Amino acid sequence: MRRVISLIDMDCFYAQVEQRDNPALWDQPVIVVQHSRQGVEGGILAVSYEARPFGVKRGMSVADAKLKCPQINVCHVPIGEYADKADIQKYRDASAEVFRVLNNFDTSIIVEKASVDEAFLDLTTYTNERLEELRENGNLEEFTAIEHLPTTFLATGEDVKENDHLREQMLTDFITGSLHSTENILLLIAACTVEAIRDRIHEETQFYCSAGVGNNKMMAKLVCARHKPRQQTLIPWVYVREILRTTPIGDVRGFGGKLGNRVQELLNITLMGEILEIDYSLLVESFPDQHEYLIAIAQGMCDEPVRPRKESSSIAVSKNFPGKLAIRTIQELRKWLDGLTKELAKRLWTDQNENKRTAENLVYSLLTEEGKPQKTLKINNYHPDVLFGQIWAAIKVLNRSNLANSEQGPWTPPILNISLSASRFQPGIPAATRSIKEFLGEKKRRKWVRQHAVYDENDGRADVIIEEPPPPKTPAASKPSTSTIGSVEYIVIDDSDEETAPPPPPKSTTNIDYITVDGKKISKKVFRNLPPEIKKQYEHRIALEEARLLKAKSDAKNSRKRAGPIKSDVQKTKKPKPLDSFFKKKT
DNA sequence: CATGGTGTCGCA
DNA sequence: TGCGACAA
Repeated sequence: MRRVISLIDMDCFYAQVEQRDNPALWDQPVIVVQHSRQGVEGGILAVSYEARPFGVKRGMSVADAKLKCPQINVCHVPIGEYADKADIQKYRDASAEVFRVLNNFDTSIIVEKASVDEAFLDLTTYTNERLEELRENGNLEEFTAIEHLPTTFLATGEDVKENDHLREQMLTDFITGSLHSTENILLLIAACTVEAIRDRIHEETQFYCSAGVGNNKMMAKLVCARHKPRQQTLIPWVYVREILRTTPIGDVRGFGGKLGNRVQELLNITLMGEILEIDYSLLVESFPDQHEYLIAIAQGMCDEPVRPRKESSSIAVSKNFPGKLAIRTIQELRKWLDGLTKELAKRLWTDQNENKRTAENLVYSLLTEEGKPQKTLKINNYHPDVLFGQIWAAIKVLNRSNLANSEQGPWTPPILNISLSASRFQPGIPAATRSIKEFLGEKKRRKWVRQHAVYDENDGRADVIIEEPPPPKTPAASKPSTSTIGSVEYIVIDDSDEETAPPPPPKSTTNIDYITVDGKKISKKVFRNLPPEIKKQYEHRIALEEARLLKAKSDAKNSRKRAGPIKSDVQKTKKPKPLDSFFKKKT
């Protein structure tokens, strides 16, 4: 029996996230751009539907977008806390909201997170259950009334440019012709359910999405693109052949790259349906291992299952250094590696708490012109310094320059991309890790808070009750060394108390005329005068800096006022909190 | 010059 | 395990 599958696709998701953040942007042309390095804008990641009629496209430069659409609103992907790179966490968080809705809609629906803005649903069980109920006591109208399918289009092959009247016409025809087709009724129930799911998503997140409904992932995905935004498309099995007959090969999931190109070139065709007309022997000799697969796909058959998946199975950070920006010195490399490691560690930490799991492997890769050496390291501790130590120990030998020592000098060949990816998650939080976390994450954090608090950090939470934490003095070196990796004892991170703040202590700046970005001091005045779209990218850093300065000032004033630990519920000014300890950073 | 950051999967 | 392909 055929399955019932849907693909839900958030409409220009990043743009919607920005529009929700700033409601004045709703119904306005918006683009979301990513920066590539200090102040330099990268490509456009998302284009709101309002901007598309102007010809604004993904990948275009901001300048071109403005030429096409002068009134366009430009939003910027935030920058990472520890490395000067785009940080898409805010969109991941928004994504999580959407998936919470999907995962809670009905336990019979299998949800696969396909990307930050796409989900496959297996509605087979769910729709069959509904059908059972209907057979016992129901009226089918509940699912097949046209009012319950207000944004649904039928993909028949001639559905290209229909108006709403035609839409209803085709749909009602299909419904009336389907009353004795279990197959089609299931699809209709699914379409109706997906309408409800999309409504629910909008109610709970304010985000709009589109959807495709069909008998497998390929068709659901393919057809989803036919009616966007805020609409959905149903592809009944009878029309699959006709649709694929005229579908460009590159439009099919999995055929947008090299495979698709080879199919087109070797077979000299451009449409999916043409695969079925190719001489069988040519097909076999062109694709000895995949000819059966190709034929199946061309017939609209795809048995790839919807895999229930909520959390991602890897967590990665990466950064490109294209062309001239290639990394050519050890110092540069160490700096980037350090920043990226911190970004990764922060995310791993959050993931560990949220998902009660721990990554086992860390795969690094360094792209150069010569290749992309990749290696897997065992993770035994999430502390960024430890991770950095491990990675550095592993990669420093890759430097082919002979006039360098281990700390500085040139690096060859130039590095074009760094990527760090943690994977192989095991359920649970190992005791070693937990003790580290509590020890250094909590105890030190409290200490740090005590030292830095200007106002009540406690904020009513029981969290900051100061008590002498048990001193789980782990026996070990104060400096994690690579030689100890692998033993459980290595976990010791320097905790010789009193000075070390939690992992990457927010570097405090003494000079109030400068803010610090990536170790570089930049005059605040200069900053203020930067073009707004550039400045915007660093706003949060400025905010942090200013909070720091404010704190420093009032610290000086109040230093003697505060007798004991921070128990003052007095001055509960609502300022930005002092930088929360490393891994505690929220939002 | 140079989409990018990040994720999944399949193959040897 | 290392690597490439693919997504978009």
